[in-house]
Amino acid sequence: MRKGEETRTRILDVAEAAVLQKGFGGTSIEELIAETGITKSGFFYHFRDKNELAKALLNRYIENDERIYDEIFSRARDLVDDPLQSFLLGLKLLSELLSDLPNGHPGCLVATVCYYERLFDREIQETNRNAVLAWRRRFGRMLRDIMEVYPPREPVNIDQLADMVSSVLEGGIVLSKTLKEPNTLAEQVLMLRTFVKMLFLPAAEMPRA
Amino acid sequence: MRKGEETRTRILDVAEAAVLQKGFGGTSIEELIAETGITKSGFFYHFRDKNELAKALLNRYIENDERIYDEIFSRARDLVDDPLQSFLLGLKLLSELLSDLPNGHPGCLVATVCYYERLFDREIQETNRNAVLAWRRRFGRMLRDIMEVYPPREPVNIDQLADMVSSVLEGGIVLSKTLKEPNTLAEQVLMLRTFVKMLFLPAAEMPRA
DNA sequence: TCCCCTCCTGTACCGGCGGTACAGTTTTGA
DNA sequence: TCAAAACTGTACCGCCGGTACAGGAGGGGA
Repeated sequence: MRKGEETRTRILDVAEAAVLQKGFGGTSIEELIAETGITKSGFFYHFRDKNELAKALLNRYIENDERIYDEIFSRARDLVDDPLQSFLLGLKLLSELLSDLPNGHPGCLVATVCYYERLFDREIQETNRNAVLAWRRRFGRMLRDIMEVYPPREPVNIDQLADMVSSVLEGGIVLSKTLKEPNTLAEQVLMLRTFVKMLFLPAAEMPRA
Repeated sequence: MRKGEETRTRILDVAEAAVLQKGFGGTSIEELIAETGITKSGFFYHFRDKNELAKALLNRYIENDERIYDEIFSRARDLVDDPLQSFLLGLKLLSELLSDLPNGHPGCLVATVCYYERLFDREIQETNRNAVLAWRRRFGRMLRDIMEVYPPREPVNIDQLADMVSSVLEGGIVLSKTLKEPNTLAEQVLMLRTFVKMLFLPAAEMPRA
């Protein structure tokens, strides 16, 4: 009962790394069982088929992703009271976390699934959609708190601004991976931070350099 | 000789649509030949293997992409002289072009290849890398022209700012596709436009509302 | 102690797919 | 008209996803 979970986790670990490098179609079950040291029957004992594996993989990825954001932004809230300063600190912490990844960001499963839509069932696509909507709600909540204190310099739609955070993260990952420049992603997050800062911080409180 | 090119193009058209929906691994050669009405031998007459197909697909996609940016931003330069206003107009035109796509953006092959890195040879990865670097140079050139006239409100690295354009486009595509909200991508481009505008336009020339 | 449930292994098999080989046929442009 | 270009047809290989099913190790509870 404990043992089963452990094997399952090991399969998911190996599968996640492989899928992020080669996509779902490029990852064979045979290579997964070779690397985990399990038999084919063993694999199918844990996952009915590849779709089931994808589902488990995506759910685990999203949960972990949410946990990381929870930690970062709740830590930022603990350190400073002001909603704007707290959000800016959160982005700073996020960028530091990303630039500390030894081999750069491995890739986002949400993006992988997005580029594989037709291969999976509706449930997976719905899960993926909800993950992005959760990001929108999360960042939207924080931005609305900021808006109550700081009037934006330009009129902006909060949901669209919240989506901008997700966009820059997803796009930054693609750029970082493609360029093989691990730091690009962290830099993009800091650039977004500059945007948010400029949008909400009154000119008087904004020193040059 | 003319006929050959035509068939080749038809294969590439079908393949591009399929790959953007299901990824390379999820697209079978058999389905491509079924849809183009060609035989398997016919297919392999045009492309030695799947890697060769991917190479042709990516090169064609990048060329087309560059052509579109050339058109949009040269048209923007024709319409207004000021480098900042011209760039802002270009982003507006781009966002309009994107929101006019009937079924939303079909996806970016550069991102697809990026999430498939280990499946292709070095040449394809290098092509992909160069495509992103070309974007950086393109937007960087325009931003440098702006910088010569308008001092930025905040100190920013031009290459990183140029990358921000690519990030928002790539990320916006992922969001748009995942959410099945075709308009999200165009909105993200406009949000980026707001950022650029705020960064370079002097406060005096920036009316509220 | 026995038994049952979880967690696997082993073996055999199927059909689809990427890819090869190669001979033959039609189409087309100079 | 003739050669090259652009295919078709057929046969075959090995890998992979997936199915089916029998059986076994090991631990925990009655």
